[in-house]
Amino acid sequence: MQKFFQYIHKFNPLTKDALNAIAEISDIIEIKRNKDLQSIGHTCKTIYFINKGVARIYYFKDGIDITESFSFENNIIARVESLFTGKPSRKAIQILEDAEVVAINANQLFKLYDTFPEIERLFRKIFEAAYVETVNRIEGMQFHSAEERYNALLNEAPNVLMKVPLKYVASYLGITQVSLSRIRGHR
Amino acid sequence: MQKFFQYIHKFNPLTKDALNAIAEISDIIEIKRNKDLQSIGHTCKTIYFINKGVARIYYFKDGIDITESFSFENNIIARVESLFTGKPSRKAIQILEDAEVVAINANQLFKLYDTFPEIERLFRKIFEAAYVETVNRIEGMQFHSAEERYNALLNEAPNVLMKVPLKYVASYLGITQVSLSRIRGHR
DNA sequence: CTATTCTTTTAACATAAGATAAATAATCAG
DNA sequence: CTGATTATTTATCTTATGTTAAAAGAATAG
Repeated sequence: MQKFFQYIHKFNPLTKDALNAIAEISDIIEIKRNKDLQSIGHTCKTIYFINKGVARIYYFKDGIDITESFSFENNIIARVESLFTGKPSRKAIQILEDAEVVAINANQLFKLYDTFPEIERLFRKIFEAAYVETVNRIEGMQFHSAEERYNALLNEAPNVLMKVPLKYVASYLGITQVSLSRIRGHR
Repeated sequence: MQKFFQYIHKFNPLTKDALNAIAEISDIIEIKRNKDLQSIGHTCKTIYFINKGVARIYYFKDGIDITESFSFENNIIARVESLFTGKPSRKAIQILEDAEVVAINANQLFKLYDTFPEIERLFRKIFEAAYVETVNRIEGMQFHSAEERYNALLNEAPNVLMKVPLKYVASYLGITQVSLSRIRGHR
């Protein structure tokens, strides 16, 4: 839990009690690459922190695999469109590189919010930051060419391109794999 | 404040005290169409609730006006990428239809979070819901044609197309006004 | 009501990206 | 190590959308 606690500390330092309460509702899970950590159709009841490894959220549109997002070491991953609505998720979480994750039971976490406002505040801040990232991503998608989006990703998150199969990156950028390959050829 | 209180009630009912505390840090503002409610370059320190009217968030990319989002009666609007980071916003809020809004002082609101956990919870839930909408919008932009996006908007939010000049809708959809007009002609 | 300005449509042409297929290249299981 | 699978690139052709310019239509101020 060490890394996770450090991550927490940056967002909103917690008391010992609060940290212990979180530890009690969390499990450490090891999972191999290409496995689904969470599968399509189930309601999201877990928030994950990635101690080690790489993961993505994906779904199918017209039978085609589309990557919604990537998450790396030292970050949170959750299917928020299910977590915050209680509806079943059409998305899955897949591990792309052998991982160790902290799995936090969301229902129990939400109960902790009542006794530990500081925990509620922590996760408020975590998801506010994630929200901001998502808003920025919309901006990136609105009026940038595929090539601009690729180059931006190359700058902002080169590790995505180092660690993730290109076919997953292509759909993340909103283009086909063939287009991505063509764009990469332009250099 | 009546409408705003009703809106609050749906998310997270508050005690009288909490409602009063919010009322104390809020102003009611009337503003005419085409005016900027907030301008580019300033750090966002206000969260708005729209009692009446229509607004949009916009910014410029390469000198071109791009609509990030629309907000209508009975909804919150804020430039979260500034509000939650404290950085100046590159975006503005413009009124598209004569409006009456509740302006909530964000700094004072954040202070209220300390004394009223229920208020913190309220806004946590409000922004969680907004976050979910944004995630869903990414999905819409990833692998839908401009025409699909237009038709989806026509279904989900026909009022956007009724009340908003098409030039603003086009950039919201991520296409040029000329393309939007062409798509509309296809029927 | 009219002139002016702003908005939307139409047209012609250019280009980026999609679709399909096939060829390499890389990875993996046995 | 080798064959089989999976990932990536390359090529060709098609199509959707961008760009620019101009025309038509709607809104607004005086």
